[in-house]
Amino acid sequence: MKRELPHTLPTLTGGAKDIGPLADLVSVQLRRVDVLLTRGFFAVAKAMNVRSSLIACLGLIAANPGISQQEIALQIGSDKSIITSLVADLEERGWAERKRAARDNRRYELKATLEGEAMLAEFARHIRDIETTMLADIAPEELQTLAALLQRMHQSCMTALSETEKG
Amino acid sequence: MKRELPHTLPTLTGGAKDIGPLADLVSVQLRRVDVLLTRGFFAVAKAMNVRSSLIACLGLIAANPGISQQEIALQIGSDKSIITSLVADLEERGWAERKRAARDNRRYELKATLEGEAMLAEFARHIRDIETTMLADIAPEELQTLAALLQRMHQSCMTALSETEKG
DNA sequence: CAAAAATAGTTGAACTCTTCAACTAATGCC
DNA sequence: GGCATTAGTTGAAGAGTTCAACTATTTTTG
Repeated sequence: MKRELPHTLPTLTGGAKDIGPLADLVSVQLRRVDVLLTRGFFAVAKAMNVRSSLIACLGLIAANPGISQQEIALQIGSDKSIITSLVADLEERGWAERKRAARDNRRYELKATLEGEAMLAEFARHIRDIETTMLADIAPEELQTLAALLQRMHQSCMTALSETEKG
Repeated sequence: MKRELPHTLPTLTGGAKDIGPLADLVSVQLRRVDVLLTRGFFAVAKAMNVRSSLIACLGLIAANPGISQQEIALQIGSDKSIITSLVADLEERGWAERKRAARDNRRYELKATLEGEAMLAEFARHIRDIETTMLADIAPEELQTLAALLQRMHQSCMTALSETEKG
Protein backbone atom coordinates (compact mmCIF):
# COMPACT_ATOMS: atom_id res chain seq x y z
CA MET A 1 0.00 0.00 0.00
CA LYS A 2 1.46 3.25 -1.10
CA ARG A 3 0.98 6.61 0.51
CA GLU A 4 -2.41 8.04 -0.19
CA LEU A 5 -1.39 11.61 -0.61
CA PRO A 6 1.16 12.71 -3.15
CA HIS A 7 3.09 14.96 -0.81
CA THR A 8 3.96 15.08 2.79
CA LEU A 9 1.27 17.14 4.40
CA PRO A 10 2.26 20.48 5.79
CA THR A 11 2.23 19.84 9.50
CA LEU A 12 1.47 23.42 10.36
CA THR A 13 4.58 23.70 12.48
CA GLY A 14 3.96 26.68 14.66
CA GLY A 15 0.95 27.76 12.67
CA ALA A 16 0.83 29.19 9.20
CA LYS A 17 3.97 30.91 8.04
CA ASP A 18 4.07 34.19 6.26
CA ILE A 19 4.37 33.22 2.64
CA GLY A 20 6.34 36.30 1.73
CA PRO A 21 6.37 39.35 -0.50
CA LEU A 22 4.43 37.59 -3.23
CA ALA A 23 1.50 37.04 -0.93
CA ASP A 24 -0.67 39.70 -2.51
CA LEU A 25 -0.48 38.20 -5.98
CA VAL A 26 -3.70 36.63 -7.17
CA SER A 27 -1.88 33.75 -8.80
CA VAL A 28 -0.09 32.95 -5.56
CA GLN A 29 -3.26 33.06 -3.48
CA LEU A 30 -5.05 30.92 -5.98
CA ARG A 31 -2.27 28.40 -6.21
CA ARG A 32 -1.99 28.10 -2.48
CA VAL A 33 -5.56 26.87 -2.24
CA ASP A 34 -5.31 24.89 -5.42
CA VAL A 35 -2.40 22.88 -4.08
CA LEU A 36 -4.44 21.80 -1.09
CA LEU A 37 -7.60 21.02 -3.01
CA THR A 38 -5.64 19.15 -5.64
CA ARG A 39 -4.37 16.78 -3.01
CA GLY A 40 -7.86 15.38 -2.83
CA PHE A 41 -7.99 15.08 -6.57
CA PHE A 42 -4.69 13.20 -6.71
CA ALA A 43 -5.64 11.01 -3.80
CA VAL A 44 -8.81 9.88 -5.53
CA ALA A 45 -6.97 9.39 -8.81
CA LYS A 46 -4.37 7.24 -7.11
CA ALA A 47 -7.00 5.23 -5.28
CA MET A 48 -8.78 4.59 -8.57
CA ASN A 49 -5.44 3.81 -10.19
CA VAL A 50 -5.49 6.49 -12.89
CA ARG A 51 -3.31 9.43 -13.80
CA SER A 52 -5.18 12.62 -13.00
CA SER A 53 -4.59 13.84 -16.54
CA LEU A 54 -6.54 10.82 -17.71
CA ILE A 55 -9.59 12.19 -15.95
CA ALA A 56 -9.21 15.60 -17.49
CA CYS A 57 -8.90 14.00 -20.91
CA LEU A 58 -11.90 11.74 -20.43
CA GLY A 59 -13.93 14.64 -19.06
CA LEU A 60 -13.29 16.64 -22.19
CA ILE A 61 -14.22 13.75 -24.42
CA ALA A 62 -17.40 13.04 -22.50
CA ALA A 63 -18.46 16.67 -22.74
CA ASN A 64 -17.50 17.03 -26.39
CA PRO A 65 -18.21 13.84 -28.33
CA GLY A 66 -16.32 13.74 -31.60
CA ILE A 67 -13.49 15.89 -30.30
CA SER A 68 -10.08 15.21 -31.84
CA GLN A 69 -6.84 14.57 -30.02
CA GLN A 70 -5.46 17.79 -31.35
CA GLU A 71 -8.32 19.75 -29.84
CA ILE A 72 -7.83 18.03 -26.52
CA ALA A 73 -4.18 18.96 -26.56
CA LEU A 74 -5.06 22.59 -27.17
CA GLN A 75 -7.71 22.55 -24.50
CA ILE A 76 -5.58 20.89 -21.86
CA GLY A 77 -2.54 22.88 -22.90
CA SER A 78 -0.17 19.99 -23.41
CA ASP A 79 1.66 18.48 -26.32
CA LYS A 80 -0.30 16.28 -28.70
CA SER A 81 2.13 13.42 -28.09
CA ILE A 82 0.88 13.22 -24.54
CA ILE A 83 -2.68 12.88 -25.72
CA THR A 84 -1.66 9.91 -27.81
CA SER A 85 -0.73 7.93 -24.73
CA LEU A 86 -3.68 9.20 -22.70
CA VAL A 87 -6.19 8.17 -25.33
CA ALA A 88 -4.50 4.81 -25.81
CA ASP A 89 -4.81 4.32 -22.08
CA LEU A 90 -8.48 5.31 -22.11
CA GLU A 91 -9.13 2.91 -24.94
CA GLU A 92 -7.43 0.00 -23.20
CA ARG A 93 -9.54 0.60 -20.13
CA GLY A 94 -12.65 0.67 -22.26
CA TRP A 95 -13.54 4.21 -21.23
CA ALA A 96 -13.29 5.84 -24.64
CA GLU A 97 -13.40 4.87 -28.29
CA ARG A 98 -11.78 6.40 -31.31
CA LYS A 99 -12.73 6.05 -34.89
CA ARG A 100 -11.50 7.90 -37.92
CA ALA A 101 -13.54 10.93 -38.88
CA ALA A 102 -15.64 10.36 -41.98
CA ARG A 103 -14.80 13.69 -43.51
CA ASP A 104 -11.13 13.80 -42.55
CA ASN A 105 -9.27 10.56 -42.39
CA ARG A 106 -6.42 12.01 -40.37
CA ARG A 107 -8.51 12.91 -37.36
CA TYR A 108 -9.90 10.62 -34.75
CA GLU A 109 -13.35 11.25 -33.42
CA LEU A 110 -13.35 10.38 -29.77
CA LYS A 111 -16.24 9.52 -27.56
CA ALA A 112 -16.66 8.20 -24.07
CA THR A 113 -18.15 4.78 -23.45
CA LEU A 114 -20.86 4.12 -20.89
CA GLU A 115 -18.19 2.70 -18.60
CA GLY A 116 -16.20 5.88 -19.08
CA GLU A 117 -19.18 8.02 -18.18
CA ALA A 118 -19.86 5.91 -15.11
CA MET A 119 -16.27 6.15 -14.05
CA LEU A 120 -16.31 9.93 -14.40
CA ALA A 121 -19.46 10.14 -12.34
CA GLU A 122 -17.95 8.05 -9.60
CA PHE A 123 -14.81 10.10 -9.63
CA ALA A 124 -16.78 13.31 -9.39
CA ARG A 125 -18.73 11.95 -6.47
CA HIS A 126 -15.59 11.19 -4.53
CA ILE A 127 -14.14 14.61 -5.22
CA ARG A 128 -17.35 16.27 -4.16
CA ASP A 129 -17.20 14.46 -0.84
CA ILE A 130 -13.65 15.59 -0.25
CA GLU A 131 -14.43 19.15 -1.21
CA THR A 132 -17.38 19.19 1.13
CA THR A 133 -15.10 18.24 3.98
CA MET A 134 -12.30 20.54 3.00
CA LEU A 135 -14.51 23.55 2.45
CA ALA A 136 -16.79 22.94 5.40
CA ASP A 137 -16.27 26.49 6.68
CA ILE A 138 -17.35 28.12 3.43
CA ALA A 139 -21.00 28.86 2.82
CA PRO A 140 -22.64 27.51 -0.37
CA GLU A 141 -23.50 31.03 -1.54
CA GLU A 142 -19.88 31.97 -1.21
CA LEU A 143 -18.87 29.03 -3.34
CA GLN A 144 -21.39 30.10 -5.93
CA THR A 145 -19.97 33.61 -5.90
CA LEU A 146 -16.54 32.08 -6.29
CA ALA A 147 -17.59 29.91 -9.20
CA ALA A 148 -19.07 32.87 -11.03
CA LEU A 149 -16.00 34.97 -10.42
CA LEU A 150 -13.64 32.23 -11.51
CA GLN A 151 -15.67 31.81 -14.65
CA ARG A 152 -15.24 35.48 -15.50
CA MET A 153 -11.57 35.39 -14.57
CA HIS A 154 -11.05 32.50 -16.92
CA GLN A 155 -12.73 34.43 -19.68
CA SER A 156 -10.66 37.50 -18.96
CA CYS A 157 -7.43 35.50 -19.02
CA MET A 158 -8.31 33.83 -22.29
CA THR A 159 -9.09 37.14 -23.89
CA ALA A 160 -5.83 38.63 -22.72
CA LEU A 161 -3.86 35.61 -23.89
CA SER A 162 -5.39 35.51 -27.32
CA GLU A 163 -4.62 39.18 -27.79
CA THR A 164 -1.03 38.68 -26.71
CA GLU A 165 -0.85 35.87 -29.20
CA LYS A 166 -1.81 37.83 -32.24
CA GLY A 167 -0.33 41.13 -31.04
CA MET B 1 15.57 32.70 -27.48
CA LYS B 2 13.17 30.05 -26.32
CA ARG B 3 9.43 30.16 -26.40
CA GLU B 4 8.04 32.62 -23.92
CA LEU B 5 5.14 30.54 -22.77
CA PRO B 6 5.52 27.05 -21.46
CA HIS B 7 2.67 25.55 -23.44
CA THR B 8 0.99 26.06 -26.70
CA LEU B 9 -1.79 28.47 -26.03
CA PRO B 10 -5.30 27.18 -26.31
CA THR B 11 -6.43 28.66 -29.56
CA LEU B 12 -10.04 28.80 -28.57
CA THR B 13 -11.06 26.71 -31.53
CA GLY B 14 -14.73 27.33 -31.92
CA GLY B 15 -14.96 29.10 -28.61
CA ALA B 16 -14.63 27.59 -25.16
CA LYS B 17 -15.42 23.92 -24.94
CA ASP B 18 -17.58 22.38 -22.32
CA ILE B 19 -15.15 21.02 -19.82
CA GLY B 20 -17.38 18.17 -18.84
CA PRO B 21 -19.16 16.56 -15.90
CA LEU B 22 -16.50 17.72 -13.46
CA ALA B 23 -17.22 21.34 -14.25
CA ASP B 24 -19.03 22.06 -11.02
CA LEU B 25 -16.15 20.96 -8.81
CA VAL B 26 -14.45 23.80 -7.02
CA SER B 27 -11.03 22.28 -7.53
CA VAL B 28 -11.61 22.05 -11.27
CA GLN B 29 -12.84 25.62 -11.55
CA LEU B 30 -9.93 26.85 -9.50
CA ARG B 31 -7.38 24.89 -11.44
CA ARG B 32 -8.72 26.08 -14.74
CA VAL B 33 -7.96 29.66 -13.84
CA ASP B 34 -4.78 28.75 -12.06
CA VAL B 35 -3.38 27.11 -15.17
CA LEU B 36 -3.84 30.31 -17.14
CA LEU B 37 -2.52 32.64 -14.48
CA THR B 38 0.42 30.38 -13.84
CA ARG B 39 1.50 30.77 -17.44
CA GLY B 40 2.47 34.30 -16.57
CA PHE B 41 4.35 33.11 -13.55
CA PHE B 42 6.31 30.55 -15.56
CA ALA B 43 6.97 33.00 -18.35
CA VAL B 44 8.54 35.49 -15.97
CA ALA B 45 10.50 32.76 -14.25
CA LYS B 46 11.85 31.55 -17.55
CA ALA B 47 12.71 35.07 -18.68
CA MET B 48 14.60 35.63 -15.43
CA ASN B 49 16.19 32.20 -15.81
CA VAL B 50 14.97 30.61 -12.60
CA ARG B 51 12.88 27.62 -11.69
CA SER B 52 9.55 28.83 -10.37
CA SER B 53 10.03 26.72 -7.27
CA LEU B 54 13.13 28.77 -6.58
CA ILE B 55 10.95 31.82 -6.20
CA ALA B 56 8.58 30.09 -3.83
CA CYS B 57 11.52 28.98 -1.74
CA LEU B 58 13.14 32.40 -1.67
CA GLY B 59 9.82 34.03 -0.85
CA LEU B 60 9.42 31.83 2.18
CA ILE B 61 12.94 32.56 3.34
CA ALA B 62 12.51 36.28 2.89
CA ALA B 63 9.30 36.26 4.88
CA ASN B 64 10.65 34.00 7.60
CA PRO B 65 14.31 34.72 8.32
CA GLY B 66 15.95 31.88 10.18
CA ILE B 67 13.64 29.27 8.69
CA SER B 68 15.12 25.80 8.24
CA GLN B 69 15.12 23.68 5.10
CA GLN B 70 12.89 21.18 6.79
CA GLU B 71 10.29 23.83 7.50
CA ILE B 72 10.44 25.02 3.92
CA ALA B 73 9.84 21.49 2.72
CA LEU B 74 6.79 21.19 4.95
CA GLN B 75 5.49 24.54 3.86
CA ILE B 76 5.97 23.97 0.17
CA GLY B 77 4.85 20.40 0.46
CA SER B 78 7.81 18.78 -1.22
CA ASP B 79 10.56 16.43 -0.18
CA LYS B 80 13.44 17.87 1.81
CA SER B 81 15.89 16.60 -0.79
CA ILE B 82 14.44 19.06 -3.25
CA ILE B 83 15.03 21.92 -0.86
CA THR B 84 18.67 20.96 -0.68
CA SER B 85 19.16 21.70 -4.35
CA LEU B 86 16.96 24.79 -4.30
CA VAL B 87 18.86 26.35 -1.42
CA ALA B 88 22.18 25.45 -3.00
CA ASP B 89 20.99 27.20 -6.11
CA LEU B 90 19.87 30.25 -4.15
CA GLU B 91 23.22 30.40 -2.41
CA GLU B 92 25.18 30.20 -5.66
CA ARG B 93 23.17 33.06 -7.06
CA GLY B 94 23.83 35.06 -3.95
CA TRP B 95 20.16 35.39 -3.10
CA ALA B 96 20.20 33.54 0.21
CA GLU B 97 22.66 32.56 2.91
CA ARG B 98 22.70 29.65 5.26
CA LYS B 99 24.50 29.29 8.49
CA ARG B 100 24.24 26.64 11.16
CA ALA B 101 21.82 27.41 13.96
CA ALA B 102 23.57 28.29 17.20
CA ARG B 103 21.28 26.20 19.37
CA ASP B 104 20.99 23.24 17.00
CA ASN B 105 23.93 22.41 14.88
CA ARG B 106 21.96 20.21 12.51
CA ARG B 107 19.69 22.97 11.26
CA TYR B 108 20.54 25.69 8.86
CA GLU B 109 19.17 29.14 9.48
CA LEU B 110 18.36 30.66 6.13
CA LYS B 111 17.99 34.26 5.24
CA ALA B 112 17.62 36.21 2.04
CA THR B 113 20.32 38.61 0.91
CA LEU B 114 19.61 42.13 -0.28
CA GLU B 115 20.05 40.89 -3.84
CA GLY B 116 17.57 38.16 -3.11
CA GLU B 117 15.03 40.65 -1.78
CA ALA B 118 15.55 42.87 -4.79
CA MET B 119 15.10 39.96 -7.12
CA LEU B 120 11.86 38.98 -5.42
CA ALA B 121 10.58 42.52 -5.68
CA GLU B 122 11.36 42.66 -9.36
CA PHE B 123 9.74 39.32 -9.92
CA ALA B 124 6.61 40.40 -8.07
CA ARG B 125 6.45 43.57 -10.14
CA HIS B 126 6.48 41.59 -13.37
CA ILE B 127 3.79 39.23 -12.18
CA ARG B 128 1.64 42.10 -11.01
CA ASP B 129 1.83 43.62 -14.48
CA ILE B 130 0.78 40.38 -16.10
CA GLU B 131 -2.04 39.87 -13.65
CA THR B 132 -3.30 43.37 -14.27
CA THR B 133 -3.52 42.59 -17.96
CA MET B 134 -5.02 39.17 -17.52
CA LEU B 135 -7.61 40.22 -15.00
CA ALA B 136 -8.48 43.49 -16.66
CA ASP B 137 -12.18 42.64 -16.63
CA ILE B 138 -12.32 42.02 -12.91
CA ALA B 139 -12.97 44.89 -10.53
CA PRO B 140 -10.47 45.52 -7.70
CA GLU B 141 -13.18 45.00 -5.08
CA GLU B 142 -13.92 41.63 -6.57
CA LEU B 143 -10.29 40.66 -6.35
CA GLN B 144 -10.30 41.70 -2.72
CA THR B 145 -13.36 39.59 -2.08
CA LEU B 146 -11.60 36.74 -3.83
CA ALA B 147 -8.45 37.15 -1.75
CA ALA B 148 -10.41 37.09 1.48
CA LEU B 149 -12.35 34.05 0.40
CA LEU B 150 -9.25 32.18 -0.73
CA GLN B 151 -7.65 32.98 2.59
CA ARG B 152 -10.55 31.38 4.44
CA MET B 153 -10.62 28.45 2.04
CA HIS B 154 -6.97 27.82 2.69
CA GLN B 155 -7.61 27.84 6.39
CA SER B 156 -10.55 25.50 6.02
CA CYS B 157 -8.51 23.07 3.94
CA MET B 158 -5.65 23.07 6.40
CA THR B 159 -7.97 22.38 9.28
CA ALA B 160 -9.60 19.50 7.44
CA LEU B 161 -6.25 18.05 6.44
CA SER B 162 -4.76 18.21 9.89
CA GLU B 163 -7.81 16.44 11.29
CA THR B 164 -7.57 13.75 8.66
CA GLU B 165 -3.95 13.35 9.58
CA LYS B 166 -4.44 12.66 13.24
CA GLY B 167 -7.82 10.97 12.87
C1' DC C 1 -3.83 18.41 -61.91
C1' DA C 2 0.73 17.97 -59.68
C1' DA C 3 3.72 20.01 -56.29
C1' DA C 4 4.05 22.16 -51.99
C1' DA C 5 2.35 23.34 -47.57
C1' DA C 6 -0.26 22.27 -43.70
C1' DT C 7 -2.55 19.15 -40.35
C1' DA C 8 -3.46 14.75 -37.28
C1' DG C 9 -1.31 11.48 -35.12
C1' DT C 10 2.72 8.45 -33.58
C1' DT C 11 7.24 7.40 -31.83
C1' DG C 12 11.48 7.84 -29.34
C1' DA C 13 15.26 10.48 -27.21
C1' DA C 14 16.67 14.00 -23.97
C1' DC C 15 15.41 16.61 -19.99
C1' DT C 16 13.29 17.82 -15.70
C1' DC C 17 11.04 16.90 -11.50
C1' DT C 18 9.69 13.89 -7.91
C1' DT C 19 10.02 10.12 -4.89
C1' DC C 20 12.43 7.17 -2.13
C1' DA C 21 15.97 4.81 0.32
C1' DA C 22 20.47 5.04 2.31
C1' DC C 23 23.72 7.68 4.56
C1' DT C 24 26.14 11.25 7.92
C1' DA C 25 25.90 14.13 11.70
C1' DA C 26 23.81 16.19 15.62
C1' DT C 27 20.37 16.21 19.29
C1' DG C 28 17.24 14.45 22.89
C1' DC C 29 15.67 10.88 25.90
C1' DC C 30 15.72 6.86 29.13
C1' DG D 1 26.27 5.65 27.31
C1' DG D 2 22.96 3.70 24.18
C1' DC D 3 18.83 4.43 21.24
C1' DA D 4 15.51 6.79 18.77
C1' DT D 5 14.76 11.09 16.33
C1' DT D 6 15.71 14.98 13.40
C1' DA D 7 18.34 17.97 9.70
C1' DG D 8 20.45 17.63 5.75
C1' DT D 9 22.81 15.30 1.63
C1' DT D 10 23.28 12.13 -2.15
C1' DG D 11 22.07 9.16 -5.90
C1' DA D 12 19.08 5.88 -8.29
C1' DA D 13 14.56 4.86 -10.23
C1' DG D 14 10.24 6.52 -12.20
C1' DA D 15 6.92 9.71 -14.16
C1' DG D 16 5.90 13.55 -16.99
C1' DT D 17 7.17 17.00 -20.55
C1' DT D 18 9.33 18.82 -24.57
C1' DC D 19 10.95 18.36 -28.96
C1' DA D 20 12.21 16.70 -33.39
C1' DA D 21 11.50 13.30 -36.89
C1' DC D 22 8.37 10.53 -39.35
C1' DT D 23 3.86 8.73 -41.81
C1' DA D 24 -0.43 9.60 -43.72
C1' DT D 25 -3.90 12.58 -45.20
C1' DT D 26 -5.88 16.89 -46.65
C1' DT D 27 -5.63 21.58 -48.44
C1' DT D 28 -3.56 25.15 -51.07
C1' DT D 29 -1.85 26.95 -55.07
C1' DG D 30 0.65 27.85 -59.32
